[in-house]
Amino acid sequence: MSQKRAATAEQVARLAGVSRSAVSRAFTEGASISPATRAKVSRAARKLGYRPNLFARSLKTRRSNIVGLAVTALDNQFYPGFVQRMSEVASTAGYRLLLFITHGIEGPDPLLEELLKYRLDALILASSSVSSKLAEECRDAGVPVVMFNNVDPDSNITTVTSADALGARTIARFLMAAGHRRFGYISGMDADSSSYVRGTVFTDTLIGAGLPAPARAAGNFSFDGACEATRTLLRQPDAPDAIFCINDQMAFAALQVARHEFALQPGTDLSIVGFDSAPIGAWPSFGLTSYSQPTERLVARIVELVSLSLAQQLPRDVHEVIPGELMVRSSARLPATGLLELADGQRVWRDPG
Amino acid sequence: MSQKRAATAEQVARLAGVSRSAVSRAFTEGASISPATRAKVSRAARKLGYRPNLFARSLKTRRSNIVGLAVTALDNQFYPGFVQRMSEVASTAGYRLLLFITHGIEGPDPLLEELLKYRLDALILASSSVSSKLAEECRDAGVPVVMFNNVDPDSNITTVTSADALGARTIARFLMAAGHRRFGYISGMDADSSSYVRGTVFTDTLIGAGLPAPARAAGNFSFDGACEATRTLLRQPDAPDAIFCINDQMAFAALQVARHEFALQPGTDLSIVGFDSAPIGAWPSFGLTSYSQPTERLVARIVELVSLSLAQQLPRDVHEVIPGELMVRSSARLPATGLLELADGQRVWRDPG
DNA sequence: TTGAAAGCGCTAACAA
DNA sequence: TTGTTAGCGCTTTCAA
Repeated sequence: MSQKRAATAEQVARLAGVSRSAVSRAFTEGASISPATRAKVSRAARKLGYRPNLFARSLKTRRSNIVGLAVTALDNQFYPGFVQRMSEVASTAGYRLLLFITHGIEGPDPLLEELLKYRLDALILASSSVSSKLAEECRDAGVPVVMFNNVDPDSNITTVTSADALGARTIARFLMAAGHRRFGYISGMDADSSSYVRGTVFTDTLIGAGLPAPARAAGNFSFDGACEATRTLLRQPDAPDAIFCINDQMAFAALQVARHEFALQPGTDLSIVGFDSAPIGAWPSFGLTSYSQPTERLVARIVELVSLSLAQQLPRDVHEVIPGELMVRSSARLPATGLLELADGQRVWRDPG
Repeated sequence: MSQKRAATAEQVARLAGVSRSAVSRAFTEGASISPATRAKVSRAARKLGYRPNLFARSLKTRRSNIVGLAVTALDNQFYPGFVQRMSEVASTAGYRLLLFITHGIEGPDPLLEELLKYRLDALILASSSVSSKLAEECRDAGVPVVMFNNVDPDSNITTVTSADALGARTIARFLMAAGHRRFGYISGMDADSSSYVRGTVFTDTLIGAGLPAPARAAGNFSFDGACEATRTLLRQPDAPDAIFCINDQMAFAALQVARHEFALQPGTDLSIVGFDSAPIGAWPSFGLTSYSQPTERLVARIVELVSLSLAQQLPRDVHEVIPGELMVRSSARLPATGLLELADGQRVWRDPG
């Protein structure tokens, strides 16, 4: 029974008493075919349980309707929502997602070597471990590529990024406005462009305001790494009372270490701010103040750019930056001004300066 | 430039001065080809950036090396880890994952209608919104199907499930052993077989021990629904002091409502137990005691069954049940006996009875 | 070990 | 509107 091979257009054609092309047309949107023929074909197809073989079709049409999506670890709380949204939007646009979960470590991932073997319609690279070299190779092989949160100044791959610089600057100003003077930050990995920009701009903004550079500890994007980084920061003689974590995942770690190991109350004794605004940050246990990466807009724009590429209508050198908002919750002290309540009841901070 | 079409075996053959078959053989494991020819082909292939077109290959070999994976929402903390592990194991076994994120609501999902159009090597259905009818249709079309945590007694689809009954019974006994007498539980949706079994067995175990049936509130698998359910439970005149949540996602909700809205300290004032042992349950903010779904074993077994099916070596009526452990953390009171420390330092409870 | 040739299931240009 | 025909890029007998 499981031996049975799927029905082919040929078989349907024979049963319906028409040609193979008629069958093809019956399953093609807007093809010229008479209602009568279509009905005959439909009946035969239903009887045989026929479905067009999309891989065979792609051979001819050069469209697989499959888009590759490469992401790093799904254990970063930001990504599950991103992938889910991507799946929704992509499928609305008629695409399926072929999932590649990369190691997250540097160097060539054997998985990614496989990428080109599938004639994917496009490639969405949301993994910092993917080199722009690989991306260029794909693009030059004719596969449209969009990279997310990964810009390489030496490359002209199409990119969509969150407003890393604006976000980091906003956070620095927010913390200064709340009266903080002793800063620390937990970095990811400098090879990751978003992480690098966030850290650098945060530092520069403080220095630019005449403050000393923040203490830096490397969390390397991992929860455990961030726990250790937080300990390092808080054990210092003149420990910071304001900590910026380059992403929410590490902010969750910092929040908990501060609370449970140092008996510090975030939002009162010290301020912790993240970057992502991952959904669980809104849970009462965290109340994490965080600069948002607006998943919906990001995904919408990424898919839009993919569509444009597919239609050969994308100019070169598109580097889109999507701004977020500083979502104000309870993990950081509040400045006297700049607070705003949005229509949906969420609070944000916008630099009044 | 992005117009360029990918190189074909034909072009490689011409450049290398060999036949198309030689090229094919150069890229086929264990084909009979001389080292000299292979070298010539490799050189030409590298020069042209040639990669075999896997879709074209699949037409002939009837193997796409693509497995479909359908899951419901990724916002349930259990699933990201499951999908990630699945991706790792599948890719080790040479498969890519085509991702289908289903609505989670009943009724035919248009996405799933597409399933059969891709000649997937197999289908892994980890979504309770997928009917076993659809699963049977796929299987009868020759696509091996494995369903996860979704058993339909009227169907003989291959299934892998967590030990829902054993887990629920263990939790009931654990709570009784800790001295609880007033129970409540938060259900998912009865259409979901795992949810139904967990709730029913929990209830039956208590009744079987001569205790009154637990109060039940429907959380419908959503965080907000579980918050509301918890409020309902805790507002009762004789509120339960032991709450079993059918999954961790809802337990996180219960934990936070108890703590922040009712000023109850989980583990002391009341006990909350979940089911999944999702990674963040181990975070200090939660310390959620929970019966584990052992992701690694589950995934390993699922992929194993898929492989057996592919090799036509799978008997009918395989219904595998994979036991977990009751991971003891701080959200529930401890019984006097039955506690065990595992080699990795984690604590579990096993029924001493 | 190699090449020629047939064909996997489909679409699309062309002719009728 | 319909059928015929020629491929899409690959693998795989079959002979050489």
